[in-house]
Amino acid sequence: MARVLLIEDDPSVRDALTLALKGRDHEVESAASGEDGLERLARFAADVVVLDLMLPGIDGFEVCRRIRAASSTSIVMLSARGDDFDVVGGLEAGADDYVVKPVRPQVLEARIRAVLRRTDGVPSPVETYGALCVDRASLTVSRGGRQVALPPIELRLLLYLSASPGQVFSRQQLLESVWEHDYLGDSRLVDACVQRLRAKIEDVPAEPRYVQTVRGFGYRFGPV
Amino acid sequence: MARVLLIEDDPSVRDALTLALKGRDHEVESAASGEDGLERLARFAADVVVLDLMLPGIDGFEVCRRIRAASSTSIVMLSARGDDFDVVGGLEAGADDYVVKPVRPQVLEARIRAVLRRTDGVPSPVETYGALCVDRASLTVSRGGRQVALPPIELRLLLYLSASPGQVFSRQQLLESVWEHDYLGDSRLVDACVQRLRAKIEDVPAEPRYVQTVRGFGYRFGPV
DNA sequence: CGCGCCATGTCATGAACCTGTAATAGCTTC
DNA sequence: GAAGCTATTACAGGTTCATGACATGGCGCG
Repeated sequence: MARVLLIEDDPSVRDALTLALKGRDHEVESAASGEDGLERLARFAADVVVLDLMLPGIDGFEVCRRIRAASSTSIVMLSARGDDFDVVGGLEAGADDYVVKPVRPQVLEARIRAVLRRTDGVPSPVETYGALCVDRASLTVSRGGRQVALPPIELRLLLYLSASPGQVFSRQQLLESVWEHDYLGDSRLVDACVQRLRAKIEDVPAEPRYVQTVRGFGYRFGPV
Repeated sequence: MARVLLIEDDPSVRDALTLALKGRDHEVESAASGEDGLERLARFAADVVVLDLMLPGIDGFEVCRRIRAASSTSIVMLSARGDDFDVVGGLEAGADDYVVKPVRPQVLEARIRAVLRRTDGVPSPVETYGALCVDRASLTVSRGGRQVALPPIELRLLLYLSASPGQVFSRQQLLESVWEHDYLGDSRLVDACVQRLRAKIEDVPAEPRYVQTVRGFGYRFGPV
């Protein structure tokens, strides 16, 4: 149903919630600390982050702020009973909802659903390829949950290539389709654009995973 | 899911929406005129009425008033481009929501759900996006609790964009849907209107949070 | 009937940002 | 090692958009 990243240091709570959410068809990834969570979020394109407030190392509020700084992923905060629970602080940090522990799994799940309903009232055609997420409605691209800003021509190129994963396109085809040029001249234009795109979406631009070179022919997207 | 009565005279729109709603597990009854609609409503216990404004015979506003006089069925109004956009009329007639045509089926369905949620669950009086509240029934907009007066065209633009949060619309699409224009000329008209809208609803118009520019493509609402 | 306000469309300006090109370096294949 | 192909980088011209001023035209009100 949804991709959930659970950041919670107590192993028993973590395991219980993970099991419960998985039992309801969510994909769950979990982390035991804020640092670990932020790192995982960079790879796991979560729809929503369930975030405990009391964490070893950097605390929940700070994690929340850092997530917000980087992406618009929804955040549900978990506060343990007895924590100094500051609604204003939570709001300012940018959480979308709060749940007080002990939390029954079905309650948490209902909150997650509510948050997701709110943020994507209209389901958009989102395609995920590994850690890369391409949203064709909002024309946004994110890599590991972090939004990547792409200039128009690079975005068009990515949209075009990713619409047919695995298919090889010649430079000429791309010039005609993506650029709408008719000229038949030799041009390294496509190459340059591919480079700039790779620099933004690939983890290791030198070993491209998404936009691959097919020597002598052109480029293709994936296969991932 | 819900019982929907669709009152719409254009057969192609009627069929398209009927199919789409049935595909999403709603029971749909349709009528081609106001009279027919009122008659069917008397037999078909609809949860919600989707009502076109421009109808042969008695018009949408009048149908709306008659439905309101007799029952509390929810009403979602549909206004075609070129319809006389009458804020006062919409207010007085008592619709629960207001959608500008052309409408994508999933948007209509989302709005139907929203209306039903509102009426049979926890009352959720307005749609809230961050500090911005858009009341699609009374056609009022408030920002941080303070009401904002918007001229018709700006209100219409906001309603159209916010009906599909995240979706990017080209200037051409907006000219066709929100304005009555069919011409294909280059025009900065949309820009100017967006500009004026931003000045009224954005906290920092230079860093828009609600109506965002997608360079090379157009504009979108949020995602917040 | 005339006045003035407001909504809307058009235009000029400037800034920020793309993007095509070219030059160079690196890699593959034979 | 040479030829052919691709990666990488820098830069200047060009495009796109924000902004604000101005023109127009409708509408209500005096």
